[in-house]
Amino acid sequence: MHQEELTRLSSLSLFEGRSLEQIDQLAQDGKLRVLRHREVLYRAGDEAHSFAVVVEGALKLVKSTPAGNDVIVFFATPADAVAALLMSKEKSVYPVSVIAMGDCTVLEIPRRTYNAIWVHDAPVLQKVNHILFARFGEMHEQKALVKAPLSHKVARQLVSLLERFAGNSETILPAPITRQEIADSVGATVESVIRIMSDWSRQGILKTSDQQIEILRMDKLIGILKDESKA
Amino acid sequence: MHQEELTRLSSLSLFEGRSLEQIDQLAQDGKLRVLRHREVLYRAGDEAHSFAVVVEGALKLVKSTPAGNDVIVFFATPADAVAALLMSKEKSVYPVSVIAMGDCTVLEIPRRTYNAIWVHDAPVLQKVNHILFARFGEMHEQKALVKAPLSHKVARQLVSLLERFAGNSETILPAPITRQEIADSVGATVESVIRIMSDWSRQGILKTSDQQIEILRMDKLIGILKDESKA
DNA sequence: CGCCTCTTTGAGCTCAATCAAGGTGTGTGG
DNA sequence: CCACACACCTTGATTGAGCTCAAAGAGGCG
Repeated sequence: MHQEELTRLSSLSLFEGRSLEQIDQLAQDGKLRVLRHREVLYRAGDEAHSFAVVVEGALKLVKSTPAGNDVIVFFATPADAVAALLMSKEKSVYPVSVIAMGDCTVLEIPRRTYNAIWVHDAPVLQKVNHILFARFGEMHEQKALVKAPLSHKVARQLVSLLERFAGNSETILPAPITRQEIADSVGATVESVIRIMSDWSRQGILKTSDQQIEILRMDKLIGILKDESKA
Repeated sequence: MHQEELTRLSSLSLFEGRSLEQIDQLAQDGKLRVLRHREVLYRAGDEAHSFAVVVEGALKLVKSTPAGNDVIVFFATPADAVAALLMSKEKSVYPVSVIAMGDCTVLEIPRRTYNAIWVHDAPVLQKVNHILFARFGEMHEQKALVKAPLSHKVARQLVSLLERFAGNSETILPAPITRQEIADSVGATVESVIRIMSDWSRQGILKTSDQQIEILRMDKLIGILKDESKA
């Protein structure tokens, strides 16, 4: 792998404190792959030969339901690992499809590297654990809102995405995200999500052009989240 | 740790293929702890000094919502590990409460053993990965039903619990589970769950006495799950 | 016997789903 | 350059599954 690529990887929290040589080892036979908007990285049901680490951009993990709708199980943002847990199982298949949202760069690493190198590298496993832990946390947070009104769910999703993506100074979601995707991730219909977000647009809480969502009044969104009252 | 205890542990899939000495190592400074019904193993917010492996019985992982209700995030059954992911983080706190459902035996292991032994033991980490993977799968399955009628969610929960608990010959859920708990796990109200399950009782699909739920017609429950039609 | 936990049933209401229609912007090929 | 497809957003009217509220029965236990 090229020097410049390695340098790029070294900024990921996953490889924090590692020398370029060590990163080269961990990324053995891996490659940086650039995905275009809506390009499929992994298809649910396919045999899992590799896993990936998000370097830039965002991915959605999608599960389709028997009833024909899609459910977005998780949004992967930079430094997230996808499909890592599958690597230690023989003959496993991807349980969800992984699709790029906007242009996106991932480091794709073959299963054998995982089993040869990663499994024996305690520090990197620890980092992977952090990632998985965060993912559980995210899912739990979401689950805790089942009973809450839809507006809370949407607000939480937007806040969480913005926090994970950008530092905390940024106010524009750096990946294109449609209302349909928001709906699929919170378990609602497009129409309902639109009604809520249109309201917020009118109130000047957020603004969207194309599929760039800009949050103007983060404080108000957070207010909606804590408020027991109305949306 | 006593010989007999070790033998008991050796039947867990987590320790499959391990010698008693190896298990003794992995369980260093750990202890088998017997919990009574509703006893709290870990309380959300407490500092995490240990993790646990379920040996017998069942536990619920509960998160309480700002709105005052509880959400059951996961049911842990024998061979499941809880709080393992927290061990590698310094000064972490339990993100959910862990409470026994019925009498329950767990192997409680201090964080230091995890960091001294488990982290460097590839086979056991692999097993832990399998457990985590199954847990993600379970949560994804559940999330895939957001749009489905409540009866589907309840049916899925019951089927899943029965499958995980007992082999496949058993028809009685071996842990006491209340309608409230089912409601909290699928994100509904007790009343709604009761209406659905009472219906099923009348139809002879299941039977409950005390808090023992016996499933008489598993086929019908599975039918409800696949059926696009009514409950 | 009073207290507790759990289950049950009924009546009314509400939030979000569904259905239906139309609008906008972009790409593309005749 | 027009027409047509496609992907996404928007709005309105109607409806129903499940929530809320209220009240009560059933078993266990100190």
